[in-house]
Amino acid sequence: MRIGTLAVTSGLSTKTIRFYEQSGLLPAPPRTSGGYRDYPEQAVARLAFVRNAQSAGLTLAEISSVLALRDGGQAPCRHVTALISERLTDIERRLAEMTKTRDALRGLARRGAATDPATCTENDICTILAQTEGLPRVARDQ
Amino acid sequence: MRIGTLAVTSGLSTKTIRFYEQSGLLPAPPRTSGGYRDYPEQAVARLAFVRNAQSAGLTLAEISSVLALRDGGQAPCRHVTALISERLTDIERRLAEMTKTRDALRGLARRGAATDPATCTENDICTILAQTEGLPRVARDQ
DNA sequence: CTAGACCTTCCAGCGCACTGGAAGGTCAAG
DNA sequence: CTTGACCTTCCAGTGCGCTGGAAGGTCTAG
Repeated sequence: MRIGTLAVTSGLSTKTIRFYEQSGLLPAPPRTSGGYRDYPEQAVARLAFVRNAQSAGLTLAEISSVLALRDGGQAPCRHVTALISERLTDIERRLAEMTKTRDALRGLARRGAATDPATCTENDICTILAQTEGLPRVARDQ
Repeated sequence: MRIGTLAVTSGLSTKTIRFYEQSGLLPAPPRTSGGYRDYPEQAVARLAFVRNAQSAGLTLAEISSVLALRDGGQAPCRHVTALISERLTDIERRLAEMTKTRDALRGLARRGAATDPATCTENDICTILAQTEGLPRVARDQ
């Protein structure tokens, strides 16, 4: 199977697949006489596993470490459960922070709706946003 | 006030303050005869505002846009409420995603605790992580 | 006069997971 | 034989919010 086919069946881009190979997530496949990568069926499962592990919040580096154990013939169970509990702790902390931020934002939204622009003076820049003390700096993405 | 003093009173690093100036968040202050930045008291409030707005989940670019309005003499209320409601929508979506991921991770943790390493075969790589279908790719940070 | 605390600019890098683009090679259909 | 889809490598850039470091200038205390 060539890289384009693997890309379509796995739902990843060819760029990403080559990147995963370079990152040690996907073993370098044999090449055709023309130099094209020629993947075994297995590769589809391997990529699916990477995606699953990513959905569980593992970084590519962590996934790499799991795969390295497996490829070395060891069952990575203990390692995996440790990673999972780390992720769990992490996500619970972040959920708590974000919930706080959400509540604060709701307060700000309410305040904004009730604000008369005329009461806004220059020196506090924006009364709506003026006090938001002590909140965690919020995570951003996509 | 020199940059080091401003750094201490605002709780930011001098690097960050210069970076904010370069990003248009903090106006370039006058200089002393020796070429040192000489900040007015106001700068403290301005930086506090930036931090507050950041806690509300606004990006530096968004904060810039609020400050630009204010500096242009307009009350940025309408703009600010729009940004807040965007952030709110965003954070609610992310909370929902992360809650799903957390639940999935809890399931995985339970599964992991109940897994006999011997049942793990090579071709599924790791039975604990094997099915995690349909979860959002989770956001990561600090 | 010197040490050293503080300041200046400029350029570069981090982390993470990709993504874009250039320059060129391969292969099957028409 | 040409077209064009697909592949190769390599290098560089994205976003975001900083952070690090080098090379040098300024100011104050002793």
